Amino acid sequence: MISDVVRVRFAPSPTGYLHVGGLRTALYNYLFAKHNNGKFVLRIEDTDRNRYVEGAVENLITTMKWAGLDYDEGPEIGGEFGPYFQSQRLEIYNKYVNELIEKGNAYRCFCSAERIQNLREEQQAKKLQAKYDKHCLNLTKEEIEQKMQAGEQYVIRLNVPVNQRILIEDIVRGHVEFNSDTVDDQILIKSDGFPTYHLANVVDDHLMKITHVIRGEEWLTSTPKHVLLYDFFEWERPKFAHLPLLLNPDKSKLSKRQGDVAVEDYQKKGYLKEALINFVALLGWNAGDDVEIYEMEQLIEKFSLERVNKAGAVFNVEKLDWLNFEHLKNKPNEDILSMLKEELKNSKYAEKNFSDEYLLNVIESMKERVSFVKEFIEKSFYYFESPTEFDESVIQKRWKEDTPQQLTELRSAFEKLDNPNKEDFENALRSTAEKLNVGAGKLIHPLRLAVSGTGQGPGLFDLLFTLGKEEVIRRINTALETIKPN
RNA sequence: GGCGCAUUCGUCUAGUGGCUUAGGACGCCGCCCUCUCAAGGCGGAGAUCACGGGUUCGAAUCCCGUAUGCGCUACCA
Repeated sequence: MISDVVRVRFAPSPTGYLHVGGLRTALYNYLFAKHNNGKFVLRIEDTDRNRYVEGAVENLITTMKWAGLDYDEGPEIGGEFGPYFQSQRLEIYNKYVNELIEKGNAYRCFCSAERIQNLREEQQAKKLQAKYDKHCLNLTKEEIEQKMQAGEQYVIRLNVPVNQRILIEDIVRGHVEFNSDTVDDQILIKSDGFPTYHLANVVDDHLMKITHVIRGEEWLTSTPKHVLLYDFFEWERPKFAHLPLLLNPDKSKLSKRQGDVAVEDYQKKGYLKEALINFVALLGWNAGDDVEIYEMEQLIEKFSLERVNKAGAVFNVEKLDWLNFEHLKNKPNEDILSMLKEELKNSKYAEKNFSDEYLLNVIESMKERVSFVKEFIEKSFYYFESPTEFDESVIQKRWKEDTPQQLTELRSAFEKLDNPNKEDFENALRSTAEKLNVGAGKLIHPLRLAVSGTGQGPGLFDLLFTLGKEEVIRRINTALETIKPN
């Protein structure tokens, strides 16, 4: 046993932002750890100095925190298996790779980039698999010694055995078999002294006592290299689970070209973390029942790797929108209030002041009509400013010849009200309708148009109550002056 | 090209040999409710389970092949 508790890791390379595919991988790791009372480790795979991006790690951490994926060990918080940045673990990789060299499982390669390039072209011309020809494996100790003395640059390669079956047991895919002849003598240590992913991830996973390697399917074909390394070191292999890829609508691997891929893009668009997590959880996994709406706790309770799908999943934004609507609806109005206030601050109504009570009424009346917090402002702008235009098609349909006169009558009825509540408005309207001998609809629709400028929205009496008597009368007057009957 | 993985409604999926005239969800359409729009309720269209062979009394489910898609094939991760 590697460890008596489940230990998993999310090991991104800091290339700038957290990809939604990465979010899903991180989530599955997190869920698996939490479900099994295990530990979730964050490890930064920053061994490629050419791809270093300023601020990427901070950004990654911020995004993970936003999503609620708290890790037990990793950058900022540390842990007993640190450091958690691979760039700070160089001596460790060195020590282990030397062990491999001594055992003959790895060797120094002094080949020039040109020779490798030519080799590859030759192989491609013959339609052969492109792989290193073990040329430097034939170097004698003395030759190696001499080249090193001369300061020649070299890399360290994995000495892959010839014609050997490599069997891998994957939790989501079952048995997968490779022949070692299809595996290249992978570079373990680059000429700059940094390890490649393959060496670093194996050494670290072992040292950090990782029990389950849960990662994207793009790693499946390099797993033989990793497995070989575990065997050479005589280390127990962790269990592997390779997750299906997230796809564009055209089924290619999810990419920037065809939409947003950064978690922060969705965050900026106003998606709730609950919705994004819920959505991404269901992309490649389901509990076997018909439940679609999940909170994090329920995901933790129900998640298992055995129920992860094999095939890639298209990232379909329509369903995400629906989930956002559902999760927004499930939120207490008080929570939405603070989000709405934030949204208002960044809107053209930033200068205006609205009481919490007023906004809470807005929220209650619009909750079932919006999918995003910003839509409270966009869809029911009339709560934040008087309408200046009136929907032409609604005028056509609802504003009749006798409407002005009827609304005038209604206005007088409203004027008599004292601090009216919802019911008072309704009673006043209905009795006016009766008095005028018309159906209530004859007043309701034009009145909605008059106070909101549109033909849709919350129940009229909720609207009137929230707006208040004075404002309602003001708006009726404006409408009466502006709208010409047709 | 080589190697690997995958393939059920447009999309996410249920299904692990008989319970399936293949179930649910999103989206779409219709009806009901109704002061509008939503929400909600009800219903509909939508999958010859990629294709072809087997195995079996019986296959979406097991096996083989083909096709297609995707991934990997870097001194990237």
